[in-house]
Amino acid sequence: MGRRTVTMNDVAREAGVSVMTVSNVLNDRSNVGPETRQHVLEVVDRLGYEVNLTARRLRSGRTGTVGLIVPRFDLHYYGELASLISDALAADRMHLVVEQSGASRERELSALSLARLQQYDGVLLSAVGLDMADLDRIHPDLPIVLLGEQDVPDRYHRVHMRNVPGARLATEHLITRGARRIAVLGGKLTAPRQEMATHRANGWSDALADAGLDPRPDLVIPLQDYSIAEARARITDVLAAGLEIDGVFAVTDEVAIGALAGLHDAGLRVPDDVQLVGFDNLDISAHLTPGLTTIDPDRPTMVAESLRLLRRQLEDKNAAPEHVVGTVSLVIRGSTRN
Amino acid sequence: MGRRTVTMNDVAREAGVSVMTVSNVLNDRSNVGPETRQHVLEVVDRLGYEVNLTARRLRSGRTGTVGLIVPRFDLHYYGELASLISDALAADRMHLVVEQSGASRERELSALSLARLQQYDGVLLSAVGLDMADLDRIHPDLPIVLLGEQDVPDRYHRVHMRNVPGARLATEHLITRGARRIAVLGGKLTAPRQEMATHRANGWSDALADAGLDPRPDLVIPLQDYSIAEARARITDVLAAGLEIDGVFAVTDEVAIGALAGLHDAGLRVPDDVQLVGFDNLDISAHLTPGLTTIDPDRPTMVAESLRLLRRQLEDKNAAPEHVVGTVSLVIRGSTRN
DNA sequence: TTTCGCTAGTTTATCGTTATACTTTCGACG
DNA sequence: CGTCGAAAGTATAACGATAAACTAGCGAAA
Repeated sequence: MGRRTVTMNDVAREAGVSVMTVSNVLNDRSNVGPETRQHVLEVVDRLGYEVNLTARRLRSGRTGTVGLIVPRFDLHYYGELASLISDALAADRMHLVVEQSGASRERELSALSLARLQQYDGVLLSAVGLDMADLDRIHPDLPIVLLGEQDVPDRYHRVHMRNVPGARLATEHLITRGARRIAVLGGKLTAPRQEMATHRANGWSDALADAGLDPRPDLVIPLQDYSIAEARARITDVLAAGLEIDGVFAVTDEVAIGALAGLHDAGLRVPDDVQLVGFDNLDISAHLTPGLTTIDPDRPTMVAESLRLLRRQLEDKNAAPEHVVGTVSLVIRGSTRN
Repeated sequence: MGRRTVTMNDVAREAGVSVMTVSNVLNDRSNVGPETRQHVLEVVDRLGYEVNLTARRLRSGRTGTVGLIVPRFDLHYYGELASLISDALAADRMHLVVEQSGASRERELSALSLARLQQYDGVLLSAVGLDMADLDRIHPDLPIVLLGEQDVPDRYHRVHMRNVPGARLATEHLITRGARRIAVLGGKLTAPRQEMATHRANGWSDALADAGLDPRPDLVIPLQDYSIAEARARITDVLAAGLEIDGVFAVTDEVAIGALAGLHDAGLRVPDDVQLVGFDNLDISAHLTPGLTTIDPDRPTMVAESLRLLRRQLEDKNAAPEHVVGTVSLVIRGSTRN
């Protein structure tokens, strides 16, 4: 109890060599003889020494840690994203830590502070709420890849999905299957700036217009936090208010799950009375009843691309920014008709 | 581009004071005059200085960061847990970072290495896979609270839920509502060591025995990773193999979601043909069709208690270990009959 | 024999903060 | 008038590692 942490100095003294030699052994540098190396490793093992990453980082910069900043831990999308990234990074002998930015403006700024971000070798930023000014503040010499929907200046490395075409695909599918009064749940036609909700509403609107249908404003049902509970409550509201619909494009699968519950509450059958399409293709979406027809953003490819951009920056600080756009595809399940 | 990061030294030089005075200003220490403080703050602002947390940590130890280690990012339970903890910590002006331990033995050891854990002021450890030997290695003077099911030595601060009574409650409810052939999906009767799956299977077994029912081994359906997909596949298997059941106690809600899908695949109606109870009371569980009857572990209280134990250790390194057990309650929804 | 280069190390100077101890100034008090 | 104490600030030495430059010893080439 209370025994002091073992430092490299302790190991050096015990092994009868200099600290530098211990460091050389542990970092597999070449200027150490085989018996010395062996001996040092034994002492390290005996004393239970482990390197102090804080000290290493202060001196050498590198830490082997990548940060992922997400708006919320409890949105399934980000959990799945984090899992994929974590697995992919492990192959590079790096590891991932995840931080949440989204609860409030204050906490978002704190999560994005240079002080915090500097602790990572690189950062994957999936913070929806930040705007240009925020981004400009974190201008530092730190490899960053932006994941998401925001329109950001070209100097940022960035990976995002094809929101508008995806939403269009979803809506066209609903139209093809016979829906005519299609609401967009979680969509926004106007907003202070372009974001996921506006892009997806635009795709919806485009598809309707192309089919000669009217993208009426009352079919656009905005949401605040895109939670299941909120989606369920809002769709219940609009149905109670007399909105007549035979199709719903939910801007995320999570929202679609809420819609499914709300439609059921209202005695409407999916897909018989109302057809439903989501966006994200979460793991759970295949296992709902009915299975959720949705847009698959090809997360594995997006993750691979993000990490490629990150590695490029790690290798070359001045790598030219790249802007990668993922592909989307339609996954048809039981929530739309044949 | 490429401009060097601003350090405290730069601020000091620019403001015409010593670094120590800058440090004193930024840490609100009392030995600085009002005009000096004002001036330093102006310079800090003008240069865009932010403290280097790595250096601060190396020197002073404290960082304001708490680590949460979870087995997987993509299990909903941990996402919800992380969200709750993150919010609760924000009130203490600390923040949370989450790491994943579970993908492989190797990665678990790496996540639990002293080197990594030392970077935090304190650690909340929800790693299911670790055993005594692993725990003994991370003996350091680091505040740790274990969350979960493992039986661990008394010297650890620990918060866990009442697994056996919870499982018993779930199973008794099924029996009360008329189920007689009740499977436990994800349960294990024997395992190398006590864990969530064995505890919950024990509660199931106890309830059956009390009711004069036979906890037959073929009613125990073990799982590997407790994913929705795996649960769905396994229940499909056992039904295809001819297992006759009229109730399922799923060891987690996530497993229950898979069970719901698998039962539906097999043409069985929930709750008419088979009743279903889960465990965890995830946010999503209220929004399934039918709503999932489940055991609520009172996560907010568990989180509050965990943080209390952590704070105690932060304040007093030698605080006596405490062992807190949460309460469970039954939440009745549509997946069981009236 | 001298010189060169290689191996196996060591020494020294940091990385950017903060803890500690120290100095200076100045007013108050006996 | 001397001293004591508080206020405001500075100087120095860490925290634990690594980068960079340096040294000692030795065999081979010139």
